[in-house]
Amino acid sequence: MSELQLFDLPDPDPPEPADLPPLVSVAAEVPVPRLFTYRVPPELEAKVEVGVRVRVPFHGRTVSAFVVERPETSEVPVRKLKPLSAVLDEVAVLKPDVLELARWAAQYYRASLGEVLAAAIPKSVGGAPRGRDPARWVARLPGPLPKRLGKRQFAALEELEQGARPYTDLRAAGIPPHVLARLEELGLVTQHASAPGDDEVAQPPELTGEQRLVLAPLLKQIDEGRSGATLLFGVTGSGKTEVYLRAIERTLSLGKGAIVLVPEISLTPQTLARFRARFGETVAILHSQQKGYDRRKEWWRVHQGEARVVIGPRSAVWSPVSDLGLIVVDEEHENTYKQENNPRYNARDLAVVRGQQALAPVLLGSATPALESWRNARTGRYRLGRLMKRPGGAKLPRVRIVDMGREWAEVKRASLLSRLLVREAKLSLERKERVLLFQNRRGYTTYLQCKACGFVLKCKTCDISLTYHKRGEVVVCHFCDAHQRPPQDNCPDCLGPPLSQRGAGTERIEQVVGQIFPEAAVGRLDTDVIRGGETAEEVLARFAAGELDVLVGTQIVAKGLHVPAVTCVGVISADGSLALPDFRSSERTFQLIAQVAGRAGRGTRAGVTVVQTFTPEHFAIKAAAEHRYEAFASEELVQREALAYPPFGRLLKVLVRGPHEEQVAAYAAHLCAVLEALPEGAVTGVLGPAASPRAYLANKFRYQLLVKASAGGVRAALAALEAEKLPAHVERILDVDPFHLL
DNA sequence: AGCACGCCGACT
DNA sequence: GTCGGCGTGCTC
Repeated sequence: MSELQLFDLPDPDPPEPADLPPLVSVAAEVPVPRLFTYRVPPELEAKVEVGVRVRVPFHGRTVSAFVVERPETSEVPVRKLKPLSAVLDEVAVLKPDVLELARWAAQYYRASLGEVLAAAIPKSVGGAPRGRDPARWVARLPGPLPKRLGKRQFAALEELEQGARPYTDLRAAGIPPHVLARLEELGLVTQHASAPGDDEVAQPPELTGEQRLVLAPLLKQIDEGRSGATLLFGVTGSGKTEVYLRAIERTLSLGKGAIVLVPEISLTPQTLARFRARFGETVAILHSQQKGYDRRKEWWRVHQGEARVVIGPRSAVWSPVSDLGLIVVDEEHENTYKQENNPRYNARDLAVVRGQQALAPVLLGSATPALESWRNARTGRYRLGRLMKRPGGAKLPRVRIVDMGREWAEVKRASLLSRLLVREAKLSLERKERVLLFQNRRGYTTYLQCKACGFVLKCKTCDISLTYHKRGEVVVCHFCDAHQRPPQDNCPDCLGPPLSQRGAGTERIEQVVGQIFPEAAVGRLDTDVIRGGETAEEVLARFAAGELDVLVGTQIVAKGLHVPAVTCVGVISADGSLALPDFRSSERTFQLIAQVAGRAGRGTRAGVTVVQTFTPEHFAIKAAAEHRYEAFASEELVQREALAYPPFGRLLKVLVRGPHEEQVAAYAAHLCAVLEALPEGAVTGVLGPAASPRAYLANKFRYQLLVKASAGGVRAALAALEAEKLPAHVERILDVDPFHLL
């Protein structure tokens, strides 16, 4: 036998297990709660590692996935495994601790790991950081000039003689990027992400006694790297932010990083400026609106450890901060921390979990803590820190309640603004101070109703009442945003009299205020205004600058607005949020009044807040008027306990939806029976099935169940529900720890 | 989710 | 005879 022949013969002893082909387990971005194993083709082996994103063939298409494991073996015969199509990242975008948190979240909130990871890593993070910051500055570095310099290189240096210049200026002066890049290589210039001088650290203010008291144990905890949450209960304007800043300062001094979660709405330039002033370049901002270049740049600055403090909304809980030493959750009670679509996680709760995993303290701040957090603090699961005084001795605003039922009886008509509110507003305006009016409904009137038959004009697909907008003469569904012409003459139902306008939105309030105070400049701030092109910041800036005397707005003005000249705040109707069929409605009402009242009198002058209501005796309204959170909380906790609502137990919301009402209703009833058949004790109660408050939405019928249970009971319920096969044309959506019950 | 595979009616 | 409707079930 010749050697040649030997070569051509098939290997008589195939090396099956000897050198297994390299494998990866991936979490694909599909709602399938399993991992899938793929072969790694030789040319991709060098590029693949745990934490990179890949493209994989998946049932006839190609999907994105995250490599989460490197298994040695596979249950499926290796021959049958498909190969990876491509590796998308040059370095792992997923760090081990973020992966661990994602695994926990996927399990807890019942989403696939791939879906969680897709929510954790922004899409725009595509590839390693490429390009340069278009807003960067270029500065000349000291040192001798080399002998040979290009003409354009010389011109560039000349431009920089007078000091640092923005990059865009230099481009405008005809200096191309490659020239600057070459000069940077030669060590002649430096390129900076922002104007030089930004890093200069502001002088921190003196701490109050309360702040010191809160900080002492926290700083110790940071030093020791112990996990554990602290609830920082502080009235508005009591200096919570300064506590955050000091804690972050200490974290940074230990070489560790920090995450600061803020509600989307308070991600304002002022907030950011404060952090930037203190920590300079090491602060990164992860906005959800910022996209493409900015997002990618900031994200990678964090990933590479260049930025050590991250500020962002909900999704910032996933920030790739290495060596995490602290997590701050500002306004921890805010519902925006709960994601309303899959994966339905709560960033505040994930922050606590991440803190535990990273051995990092978690600081939850609020003037009106969520009752869950409050109870955790009372039972000792969290430490409680209090800030009850405003630095500089600023007084909390007086809050006066107006009984609108009595008001109407006395003035003998249905007025929108009570005499007291008009009087207080007038006083403020006469002193050249500002007035803020709050109404949580936009539009002109909230609904159109027939006086004869009671017919209310509703959206055909959403079944909620349509709001009339005077501007543009349209009626709008505030849920699906469908616009239509209002019926001009007779009631479309009984052909009786024309529909009359009921309820008042911001548009109407704005008009009424203009009539009462013809001299005043009245402005409005709600999503309609923002959609009209003006940003919230612009309107608020005009208000702060005194261009507007009165500002009428929705939620947007209730939060984060800091205009010291506001001395009169009016809540047009405190009842709207109380009437909702939701166990949190009292809590929400309390928070709302407290928030709005916090907008008054933040300057030297004491402010007054007028709360108009038809239920002046309600404990949430009374307690809020007296700034008595603790009194409210104890009363509310009694009610929650009586009904086994959180924090005395957990909730699970089960939404069933589909195009055929009978099928949806039948399946919801079936699930209810399944839950009721569970062993005694696991589940405290099942509410429903009931047609969801938005029973018919986007051409689908919706029924829902609400399960009350212990933490273990929720797990048992989930297991039982997931074991139930889904019939055709029916969807089942599970929401663990739901916020809105609607 | 999204796609394949399968089983039924109506078309050149 | 095939084209295409939706109904199930699976995806390395």
